[in-house]
Amino acid sequence: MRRGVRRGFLTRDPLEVAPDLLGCVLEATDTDGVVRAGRIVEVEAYRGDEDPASHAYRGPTPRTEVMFGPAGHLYVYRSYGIHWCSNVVCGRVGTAAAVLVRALEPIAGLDAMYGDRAKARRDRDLANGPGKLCAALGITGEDGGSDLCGDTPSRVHLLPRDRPVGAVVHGPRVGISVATERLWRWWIDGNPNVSGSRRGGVPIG
DNA sequence: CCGCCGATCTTT
DNA sequence: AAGATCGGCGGG
Repeated sequence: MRRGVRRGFLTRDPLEVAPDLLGCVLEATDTDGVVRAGRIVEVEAYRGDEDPASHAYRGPTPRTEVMFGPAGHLYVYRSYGIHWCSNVVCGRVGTAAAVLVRALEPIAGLDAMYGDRAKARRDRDLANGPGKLCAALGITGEDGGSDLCGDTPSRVHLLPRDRPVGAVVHGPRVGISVATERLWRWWIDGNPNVSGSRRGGVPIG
C-alpha cells in the first residue's frame, strides 16, 4: 500500500502547499534501518518561474531539473558547500515550484539523530534549521529525486498531519537578497523547534 | 543575546 | 563571485 501524502495534495501552488505542510511528518529510514522522523514546523515557498530568489528562476539546470518534474519528489541542494537542504517539489509538471523545509520537531529516532548532530545538546537543536534537519534525518544529495509519496520505493517519505496545528504566522524568507517583500515563510507560532531568526511574524489570513 | 566570520562546493 | 547555512568566538 501507498505510504505518504496524496500527490494531488502537492500539485498546487506552493503558496497554498507551504502552510499546509506544517504539521506533516518528514520521515527517513537510515542505513541501519532506524526510522527517523520529525513534524514540520517551518517552511518557505519558492515559485521558480516568477521568483528571483528561486534556484529555478533562470530555467532548468542539472541541479534544478527535479523541480520541473512531478510534485511529491525531493529537491536536495548543497548550501555554502557544507550543508544539504531539502525541498518538497510541488505544482504542475513544467513549473518549478518547491517548498523548502526549514525546521522539524523530532518525534522518532532521536538517538540516531544525535549521532549525526554532534553539536546538539537539546532535542530542539537537532533539526531547527534546513541544514540541521537533513543531517538529523541523514538526507544527502543521493536522496535527491526521491518519491515522497511512496508510489515508488524510497527511504524518505512525507506523511499527513497526525494532529491539529496551532496558530500559524508568516514573514520574510531567510537568507535571500531579492524578493524580500514577499512573506513566503510560514511557521508554527511559538514552537521551540523553529530556526533562529523567527522575528517579524504576523498572523495569516 | 548579538554580530562577525570562516568553512567549502555549485552555479553564474 | 555569491550563495535558500551553521557554529565558534568575541563583545555587551
